[in-house]
Amino acid sequence: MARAAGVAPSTVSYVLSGKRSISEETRRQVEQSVRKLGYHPHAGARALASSRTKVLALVVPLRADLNMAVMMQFVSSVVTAAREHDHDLLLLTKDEGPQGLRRVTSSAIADALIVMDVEAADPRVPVLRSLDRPVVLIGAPDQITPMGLTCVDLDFTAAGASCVGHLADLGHRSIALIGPSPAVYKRGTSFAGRFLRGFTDAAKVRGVRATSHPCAPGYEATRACLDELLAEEPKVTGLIVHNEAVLPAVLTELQRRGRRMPEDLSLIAVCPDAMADNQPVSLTTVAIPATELGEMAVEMIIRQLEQKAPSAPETRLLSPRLTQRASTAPRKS
Amino acid sequence: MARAAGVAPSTVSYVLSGKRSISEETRRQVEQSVRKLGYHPHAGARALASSRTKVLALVVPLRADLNMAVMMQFVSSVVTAAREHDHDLLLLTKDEGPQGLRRVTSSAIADALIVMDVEAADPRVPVLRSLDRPVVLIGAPDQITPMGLTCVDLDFTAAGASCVGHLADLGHRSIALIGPSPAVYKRGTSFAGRFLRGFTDAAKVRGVRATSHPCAPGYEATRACLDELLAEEPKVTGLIVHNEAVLPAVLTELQRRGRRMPEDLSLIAVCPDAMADNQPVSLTTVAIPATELGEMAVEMIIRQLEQKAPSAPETRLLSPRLTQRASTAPRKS
DNA sequence: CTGAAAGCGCTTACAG
DNA sequence: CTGAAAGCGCTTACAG
Repeated sequence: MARAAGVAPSTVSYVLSGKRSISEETRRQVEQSVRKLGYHPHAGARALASSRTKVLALVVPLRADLNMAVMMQFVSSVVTAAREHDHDLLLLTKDEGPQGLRRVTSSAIADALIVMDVEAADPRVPVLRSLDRPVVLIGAPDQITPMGLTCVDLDFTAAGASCVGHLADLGHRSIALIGPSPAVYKRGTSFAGRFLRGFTDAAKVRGVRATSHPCAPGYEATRACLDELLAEEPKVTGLIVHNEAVLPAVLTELQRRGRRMPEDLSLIAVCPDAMADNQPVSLTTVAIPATELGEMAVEMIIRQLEQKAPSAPETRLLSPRLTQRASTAPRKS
Repeated sequence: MARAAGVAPSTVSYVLSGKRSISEETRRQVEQSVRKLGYHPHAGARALASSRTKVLALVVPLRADLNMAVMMQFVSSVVTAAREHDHDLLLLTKDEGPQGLRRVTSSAIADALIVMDVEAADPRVPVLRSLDRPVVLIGAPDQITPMGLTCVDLDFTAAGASCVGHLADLGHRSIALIGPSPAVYKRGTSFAGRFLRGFTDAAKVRGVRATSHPCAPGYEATRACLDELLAEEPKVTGLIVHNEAVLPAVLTELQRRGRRMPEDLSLIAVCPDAMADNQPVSLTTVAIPATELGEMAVEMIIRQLEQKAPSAPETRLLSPRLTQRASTAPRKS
């Protein structure tokens, strides 16, 4: 390559990296040869010499109880954002555990880590903290920031409160939450707990009756959950569904039971907006901003990589956005 | 590392790779130091010296008209299988196009490529063929094998035929297919066309009436599609849904219109079996074996990497598996 | 059974 | 503004 352009290898390197000024002429010379030969520097050699791989690692959970479609939205937006910043994306699974994280960083496969689905008491947290590479969590575990990790997430507490606020404003006095699978709460996946807390606290403040119903995946579980919920007195007139996997089943069952939306029941779905499109009714939603979160995570990581000094850990919580559509209405008194 | 174990660097390398015999004693010595120091060889250095990265690249489509949940199943199984074979997975998107493939291979970021969603006249095909690295396609484009690429896929032609066969055996004489979005056919994504061909040909052979209804995503499109389909004469009594995204909407709409399953209408869903679980009725399915396909792709790639001589391209088509459940029954005469 | 040495293809101080 | 040289951390013939 260097000889094709009639310059020294170092010059090629400098042209490509822009790390020092180059005369118009040699730059053109080099760029032309690069194009002609379809030259791409050897990634391993570059990594070895520069200690930079230009690879980001994303650790995803592969859990049946988390929604695959939502996961894929995160993955999509992270890989797209990474490429926009001239980085590649390595995919890791949660199954690799703490040692997987060590492997990837200590063998210099990736420069930084984006980690999803961190649980309370997650054994990966201490490792992540000791890694000495930029780390951003998507999803904020309770109490992580003081422990020194950077997170981005939807403000699920505010999201829970905002749902309650909307329903209360519409006059609903008895509301219910269909939440994620019990297994999700049990693992201490904090988004579930935070949403629930926001929901509960806001209900107390607004003086409305509020019950919570975690729901396992599968149609049977959904039906059972609705049985329980609809039997309550006073009658539930406001429903929040914070569980993408069972949302279609909930809608189908409500219809089968003759509960009309919004006449008999107002419903808010907490899910990516794209998902609301496939539903029979235009749903009032609190959006899960998967795409923005993925982009933000990448941008924060890239910024950390650009500055040599490790930046102070921060937590960025996106404010929830509630969009009213046809599935919520004032309570019929 | 080498000094910690009191041996030469080359010895460490040989212990780790197993490429030559080592005395019990030095092996133990080395292994112990490896554990103690948490040593992992530098991936870039290894790649540079050995021309092997131990990284597989997976190229996924990020298209709204392909089902995200199904995509994620493929991704999951590929990454899991790759790790089982001691390889990492780099994720690329279709958006990167032909030059993305060149970039990844010519900069030696990955050893081999697994590519999804290859279309008719896909500009990536000639590039893929010229790449001189193992390539496996998930999803067999028509006419690709003679062009020299290895593929794995479900035998969609047989799948279409098998659906028709099942319904015809049950006595249905007028059947319909709700297929993927028109955009999918237009792109020449071959699974859609192959399924349709199997469906059409088998219907001809069995002498049943058969119509095809591509369906765009979204509830409105689904409703329109059903309007058209249910207006047909003679009345459709057998329905095949080969479109995961609209399946829940189809079921909801059928119920809303008072069409009972299987009394009024027998329905077969073509989708991953996991997806059938979340539906109100236990559905007769032809499974899309995403997990198996991903595993097979990885195994074929790994095998190609192990043998130095490039192996002859082959196409492996999995036979469809139809599982009868509660949504299909003999036609009420 | 093991080691010394060359070399993989870059980047980056060091010189000029 | 540019080049020669060292060095990144491995692997793999080459010797013994």
